[in-house]
Amino acid sequence: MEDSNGSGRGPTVQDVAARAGVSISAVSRAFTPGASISKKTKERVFDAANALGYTPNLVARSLATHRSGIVGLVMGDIRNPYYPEVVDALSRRLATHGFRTMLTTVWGDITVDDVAPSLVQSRVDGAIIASIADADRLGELLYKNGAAVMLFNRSAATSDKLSSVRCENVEGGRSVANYLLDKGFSRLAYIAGVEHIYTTQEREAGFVGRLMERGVQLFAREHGDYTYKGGFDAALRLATADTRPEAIFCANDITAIGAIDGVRAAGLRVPEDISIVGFDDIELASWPPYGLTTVRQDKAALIESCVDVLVEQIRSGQRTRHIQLVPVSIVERTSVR
Amino acid sequence: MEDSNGSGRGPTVQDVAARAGVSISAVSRAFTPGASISKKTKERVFDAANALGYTPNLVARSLATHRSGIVGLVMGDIRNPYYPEVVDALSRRLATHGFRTMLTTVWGDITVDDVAPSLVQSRVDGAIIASIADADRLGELLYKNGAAVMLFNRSAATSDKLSSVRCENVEGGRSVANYLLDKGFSRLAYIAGVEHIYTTQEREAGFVGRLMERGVQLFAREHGDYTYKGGFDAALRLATADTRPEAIFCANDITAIGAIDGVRAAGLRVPEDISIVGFDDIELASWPPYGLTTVRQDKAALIESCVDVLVEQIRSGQRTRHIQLVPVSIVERTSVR
DNA sequence: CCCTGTTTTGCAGGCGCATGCAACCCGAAC
DNA sequence: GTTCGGGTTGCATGCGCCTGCAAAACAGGG
Repeated sequence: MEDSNGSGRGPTVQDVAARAGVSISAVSRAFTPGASISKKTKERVFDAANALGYTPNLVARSLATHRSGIVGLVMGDIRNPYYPEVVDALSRRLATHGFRTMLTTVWGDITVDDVAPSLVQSRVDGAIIASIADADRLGELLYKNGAAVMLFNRSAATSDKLSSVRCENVEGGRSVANYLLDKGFSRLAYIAGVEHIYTTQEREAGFVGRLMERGVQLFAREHGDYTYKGGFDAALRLATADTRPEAIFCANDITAIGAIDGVRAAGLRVPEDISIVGFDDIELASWPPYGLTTVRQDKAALIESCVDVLVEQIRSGQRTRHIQLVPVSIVERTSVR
Repeated sequence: MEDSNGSGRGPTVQDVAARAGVSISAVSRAFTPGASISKKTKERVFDAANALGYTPNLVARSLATHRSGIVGLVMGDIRNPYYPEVVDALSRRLATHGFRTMLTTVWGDITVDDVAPSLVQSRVDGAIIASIADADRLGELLYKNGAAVMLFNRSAATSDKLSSVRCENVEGGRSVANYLLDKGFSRLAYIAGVEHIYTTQEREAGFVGRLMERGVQLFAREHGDYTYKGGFDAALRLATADTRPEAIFCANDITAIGAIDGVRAAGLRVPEDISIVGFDDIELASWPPYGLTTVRQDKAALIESCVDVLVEQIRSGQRTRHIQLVPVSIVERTSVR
């Protein structure tokens, strides 16, 4: 690997072309899979490139091709243990398709309006938007700017163009209602997540809807913030009320875990005094102190389908709406009597 | 916001310039903070830009300025609960400085060699490299390619150029040794993390080194993989051995949490039968079932300093080595007798 | 060897923006 | 009114690469 060309910056197609004794186009084509170029010149180009330590400049390529090769990953609070795995898997799968991941988190005092400009100006080819406030609005904006958009684990409420993959949230809520009712419980509570977020709404709708169908009313409702502490505090309130629920359905697992500890902090036992059900089946759910009975979703399928559809839309330029639902199932552990 | 110019793509400086009746340079300068332009024309440009829905194209800007405005964030296994918060905070702080975050994870069957090309070809301005194998090699490579590099919570072992921020890992290990010895324990074990990773080595070195200084030998050593399950299994082995340790120091918190459950799974109690100490002070450490006594590091200081130094190096172009250590302290909970 | 059809090649222009330079404008000082 | 200087402006060129087009090279077939 020789050194530079005096410009101070790295070698470019020009340098490689000169050294290989070919035109600039040849170099370009050598690095473009499927381009029209003979094996022989391709090798000469590669040799020269190696000798010079040349690496294609993706910025320049992006400008010329109008494809940045970047996908924006817009997440909510990734401290929720459900997400790190998702982020990891999404970015890896994107990478296998040749896309790079630009990560952004939207929660707390950072809103969609804070991050949108960066996404738009970066000219991302696509975006995966997970559980955040105003997901639809951001999605629409990017869509309008030509990006392919996938909503992850939520569906567009106010838009009829955005594609999405999600699990059967409503059905999950319904199963839990059935499950709990069949166990003979009648005082059932729900601990919600962040109110404006899609998943908690659907899960609640399914849960409460099914309860009604079977003639029972929701006994109590708390909000849990989608955090451990939120679940903890909510459960504490429920557990120390005059009459307490027999079972609590939590909008997600981390809330449920907090709820278990909250119930215990109130001096009660899980499941003897209060049963608890979560949603997601994160790893923690299976840890001995918790043994959380919860709704499992096929995370792998969700992720796979999400990036595959996105990539396909980017490649083809088509933006036909694509909505995918993956089934859920209850996994029983020890948190329900 | 009127619509396009027929080209199918979004409006460019040209369109804005035409509409505002100024030159292209004027438009460019209007969007360049600190550029030489009068207030009046700036306003005219902005008006035209708004009317057209113009947004600067960062790809083109990057090409022209030779600055991508992107920082690569290279993480290990972010499913370790220590990291999500770090990722979130780093990317947000980078954003406040005007940098976008390109996330990559390196662990399992993805190695540094798999991700390096993407980082280099993307022409990232800088990179933050956390706990991964071959961090030094990746760092050197990017450094050689002109990027500013910060090692996060590790120091360069084989390089004398790379900057880093980390906590006092050795000192932390030493404190734990002192703490446990002072409690009167003598059979002490260490559960290591992923062997080739820096933090576990330093923590062990400090721990074992101090033990030796005080005349006691490490009673047992296991490896825990830096995961819950790794800690669980390791502790199970230790707890079911013929003679078992009185206390176990784990390379990080998630391992320690696993170890607590592992000890319990062996039918023993924590801390009555075996005491356990972790390292990191993640949120889980404070949950009631665990109450993990652990070494706290000032994560916020680490993060702040990491991106500030990085940004400064990018801005100035200087690459003087900068090594920062942040102190640690033991927080006592209930996992030690 | 000529002709035709198929690669392969190079040229030139373009992607959207930044910036050095020289021309320009304007107000202030003389 | 003239001169001077600083702030503005536009021009032209370049960033590194892609790609449509036409010319060139090649491979067969007759």
